[in-house]
Amino acid sequence: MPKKRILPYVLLGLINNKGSLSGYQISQEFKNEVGDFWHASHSQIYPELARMKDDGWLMDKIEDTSTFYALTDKGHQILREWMEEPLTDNEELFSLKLYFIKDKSDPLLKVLLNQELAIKYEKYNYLQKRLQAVFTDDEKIKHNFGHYLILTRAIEREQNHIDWLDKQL
Amino acid sequence: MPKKRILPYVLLGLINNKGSLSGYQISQEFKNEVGDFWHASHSQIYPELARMKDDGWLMDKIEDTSTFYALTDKGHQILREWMEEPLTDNEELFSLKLYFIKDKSDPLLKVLLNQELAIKYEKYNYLQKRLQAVFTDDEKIKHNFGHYLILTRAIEREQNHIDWLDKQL
DNA sequence: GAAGACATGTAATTCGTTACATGATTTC
DNA sequence: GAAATCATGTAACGAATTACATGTCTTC
Repeated sequence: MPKKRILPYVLLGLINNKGSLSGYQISQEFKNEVGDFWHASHSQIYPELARMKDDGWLMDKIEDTSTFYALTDKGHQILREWMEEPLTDNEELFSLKLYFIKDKSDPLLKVLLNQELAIKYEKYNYLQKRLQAVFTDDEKIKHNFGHYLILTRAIEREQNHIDWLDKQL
Repeated sequence: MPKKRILPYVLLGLINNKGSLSGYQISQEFKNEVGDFWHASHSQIYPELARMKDDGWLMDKIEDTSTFYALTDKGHQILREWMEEPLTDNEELFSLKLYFIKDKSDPLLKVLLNQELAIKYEKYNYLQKRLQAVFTDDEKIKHNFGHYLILTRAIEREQNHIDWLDKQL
């Protein structure tokens, strides 16, 4: 199966957040806030918006020189389904979905944090096992010092992320 | 300018670490240790090795059914140059280069840690500025709670990384 | 009237993944 | 002798970046 695309859902989320957006405005969004964790060029955005309109996810209204897009009922449903889909081990997915949660009391927030926590726990355990399997004695550390550093760093990073998630929950 | 490819340097680094490797052995490596921070499929590896041999980075010796590759003088030089090239804001680059450092006393180790520290400092400051610019009052936090969470999380993450780098230096 | 932002589009290129193919050797 | 692993290769496809292209509107 081909890898699941993220861009269409990002566009749905962004348009949904603002009510309606033009292709140009979306490319501006990527230069600002959203740009910290996702990016797309205008040559990707415009054809994607057209495809999404074809598929009935979006409707457009042309005003002056700009074409504005808004979510159809189907678009809302697809966005909701994507938001509720279990997270995979993908750093960006967590950030993106979180970005689309506007309200602290949204029940999805807790779900997301718990999903991420489970993923991070698993990763933490995996890395710990890796460390024990690869670095059985000091000689091994001495002769693969860089590898030892990244592994221990990765573990500390997961630990820090888990602590933060715990704190939020 | 096109984005700098990483794969050829990863192959150089891996082959250099082991002295010589076949395409098949490299794809196995990606299933083990290196696989935690980089991956390539065999359909990428074989043509890339051939290209690198054409360019004089590698030489090959055929034994039984396998073709083993080793670095030429030029290959060593190119790998060294890449290792000494300043880091960019790219999580994987730091891990990869670290992986290729075998010995704790390698002077490149300190250079890498300092480069990464500078990048992380910059990112930390950038994110702090972003937080202050976007979330000027509690209302803003309340109505963009997800965004607020990721931003504060990202800042804490950079902080944790900086602490770790400081500890190592 | 020149420069820069607004606004949208397509074409060419590059890179990576998946799928298709083939043949040898080893192990149950 | 069937299945799994070793070992290498190419073709098809999808997605993203860069470049090419065009036209308006605003501001100095």
